[in-house]
Amino acid sequence: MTSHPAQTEALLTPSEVATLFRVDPKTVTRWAKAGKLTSIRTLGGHRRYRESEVRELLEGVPQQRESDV
Amino acid sequence: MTSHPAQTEALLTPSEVATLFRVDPKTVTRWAKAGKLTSIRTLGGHRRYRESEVRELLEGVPQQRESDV
DNA sequence: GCCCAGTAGGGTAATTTGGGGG
DNA sequence: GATGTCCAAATTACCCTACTGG
Repeated sequence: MTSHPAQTEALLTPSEVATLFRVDPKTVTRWAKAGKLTSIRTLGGHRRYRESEVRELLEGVPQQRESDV
Repeated sequence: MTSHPAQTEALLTPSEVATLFRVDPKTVTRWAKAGKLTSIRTLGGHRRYRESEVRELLEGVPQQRESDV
């Protein structure tokens, strides 16, 4: 196995995540503040999000039909 | 914008879908609950709908003549 | 250092949700 | 059976100014 975990985790900007969910970038910020979404901070305070996590939340997640709820 | 390759599946809000079908947003919600329409949820619980699916339902899909009903 | 689109922050409207009853 | 409407609570959208990223 690799002993150099240069974790190249793809990151997304707030506006990119917002576009994927069809919401306002500010809304994504609220999700981060609420702990619903993992956020990474730039040294200047801007947030970045893990693409893998976003993808899972979008569709990968256990797709349960409304009719079963 | 950044140059990140975030592929986007266009989504519509409940009111947008409602406008397209000329119905109340609540009715669109019922269609989702009934499994007649695919819905994606925001982390806050609001629904988003696939534009491609809505377009198909609006125009192209197999129809049966009124006279056969 | 300048540019400027994007983001943070805070505050206020507008939507959406869910249930219930017509 | 399928819609539209009323209500309260929750979520999201839009407004502003200041700062960051590339």
